[in-house]
Amino acid sequence: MGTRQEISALPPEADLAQADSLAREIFSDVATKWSLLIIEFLGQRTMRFNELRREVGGISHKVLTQNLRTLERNGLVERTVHPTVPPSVEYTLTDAGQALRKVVDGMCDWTQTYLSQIKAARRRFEGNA
Amino acid sequence: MGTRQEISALPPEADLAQADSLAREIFSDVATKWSLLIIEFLGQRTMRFNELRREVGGISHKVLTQNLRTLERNGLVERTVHPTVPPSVEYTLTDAGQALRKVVDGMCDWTQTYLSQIKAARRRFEGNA
DNA sequence: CCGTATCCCTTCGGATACTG
DNA sequence: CAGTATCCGAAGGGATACGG
Repeated sequence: MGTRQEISALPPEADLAQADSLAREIFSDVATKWSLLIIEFLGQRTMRFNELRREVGGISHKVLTQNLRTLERNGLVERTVHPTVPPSVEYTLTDAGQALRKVVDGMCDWTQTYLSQIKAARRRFEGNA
Repeated sequence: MGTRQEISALPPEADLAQADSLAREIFSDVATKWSLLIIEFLGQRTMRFNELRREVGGISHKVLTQNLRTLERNGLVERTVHPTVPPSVEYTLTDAGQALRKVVDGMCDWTQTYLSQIKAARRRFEGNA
């Protein structure tokens, strides 16, 4: 109260500042190679753990678990345990996850579209190195 | 000529297989926290090294350099050296980089849109932990 | 089948100092 | 100002073993 810092007047820079901080954190969780690949594959259909592991390919048991937990924590992936024996666990994208998948699809499209340009750029880069 | 491998006939599964391998590699280079943030900021305008470093925030000199080299190698970023003294180096997005920026913009939008849902999901997750 | 924990090696990334 | 090199601690990630 003492030092009034015209909080209400200004455009929501403070909000953006803290939102930005959180957004960065989310970015860190989500904008990684494995997370985005998982999103992409799970977007196609619900899968079980090892099924997903095979689809993604090249990911270890441990790392897949870690990534799935992070995605679950952020509400992008839902985990359903069927109490059968042996147990069966299904992973599926939430609405938020599906929305993100749209973005990732765009990234996949981008990769295909610019593939040849990228290959050319790499050759050029090696040449100058 | 000897072994004709009906290249034109089949749906490009073989192509996709090798394209996929390369696409994964590109994904690894590009789909990281820092690379995407750099793309996003450079998309706004051309910047000099330290300028970009301040904008991105929280990135070390070394890591920024490494990321810029990778982006340059893949033809997403162009590096222009002005032979002044002291030297001045400008970084700008190429067409491919700008195209990718569109995707990253989508990701930023996604973050804003689902921010509250994500926060809620986190609280729920902590609660169950 | 799914998940966690441990071990251990590799890579990442920050700090610093030096060159052009 | 921009970039490279070095050092060194921290985090990442694979392999394996075991519990639910």
